[in-house]
Amino acid sequence: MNIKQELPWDNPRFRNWVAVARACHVLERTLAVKLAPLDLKPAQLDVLMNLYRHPGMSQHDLARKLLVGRSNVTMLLPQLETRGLVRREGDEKDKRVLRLNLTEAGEALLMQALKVHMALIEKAMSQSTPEQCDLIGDQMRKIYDVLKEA
Amino acid sequence: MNIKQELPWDNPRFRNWVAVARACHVLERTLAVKLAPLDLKPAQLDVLMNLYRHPGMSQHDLARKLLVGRSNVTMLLPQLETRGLVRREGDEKDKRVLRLNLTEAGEALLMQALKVHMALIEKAMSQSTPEQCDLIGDQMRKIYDVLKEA
DNA sequence: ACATAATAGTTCAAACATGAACATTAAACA
DNA sequence: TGTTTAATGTTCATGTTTGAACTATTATGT
Repeated sequence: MNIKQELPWDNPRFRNWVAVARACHVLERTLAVKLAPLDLKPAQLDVLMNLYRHPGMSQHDLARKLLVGRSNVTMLLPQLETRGLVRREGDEKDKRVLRLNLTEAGEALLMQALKVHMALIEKAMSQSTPEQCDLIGDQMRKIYDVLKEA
Repeated sequence: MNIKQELPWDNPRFRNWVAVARACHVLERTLAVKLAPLDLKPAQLDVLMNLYRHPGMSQHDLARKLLVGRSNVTMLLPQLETRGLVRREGDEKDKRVLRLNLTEAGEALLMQALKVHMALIEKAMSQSTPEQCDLIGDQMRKIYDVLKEA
């Protein structure tokens, strides 16, 4: 029968979401380039950021924050630990969990990396008024909530 | 000296961008799950979408559209070609380039996948008014443009 | 025309993410 | 208590993405 459905490209929601995805993609890519001098990948920066904000968190919690599998965290951490950026020590009460903390060096490197990240985001979002920027953030948080329980 | 820079988490632009990245991540993840029954990955869907909109495009152009390396396209296409979804034929005038086209089957599968994709985006963005949605799209296109030339 | 540059696509090794299966430890509960 | 169930982290095999080196073809410049 070949009943033509409405093509997505005519749908504003679709087109606009594609724009979101593309912007995300290119910003992530640019960030990777700008972080290269610090020998840090975006994924590693995400780890450092989360440990700074949530000292002593477990690997499991970290994985959930990063929207990533536990095994991924297991693979990610030894690199940072070897470089002396992260400290990993067993919890006393629950011998299953490992508590994660930034070292001095880790915090120092994080501050360096945050300057880079911050500058990039400033540049990207400098076109938006504060109100527009907040609106975007609010909508995105709603999207996250809607999809999280799905 | 330890002069504390303004922490990014106090900066609206930073917090709001983090929300964008998280929403993107979770939507991509959800899409992968919903596409699994069609035996299609998000990256493959991106290929089909681009070939539908730009029939006869070259692998190089496709790579640029996808914001991805050329070698990635080289690795991606044979899977789709073997499944009979994509046709690849050499250009007559320039023997270097391969022209890409969807087959009937490719187009049919694309339509299936688009329903899934469309439904997901509708669900995600159903919280936004058309005006908010357009504003988001406009801002994101600006971000893309700003970062593209950097 | 000839040498040089640039372009399209491929190959390959390395980095990365993922999910399933596993070991260890803790919690629930009978 | 003793058994079952759940949670944490690791291992491993698989599939993906990447960038550098390579081949083949076309454009450029002298």
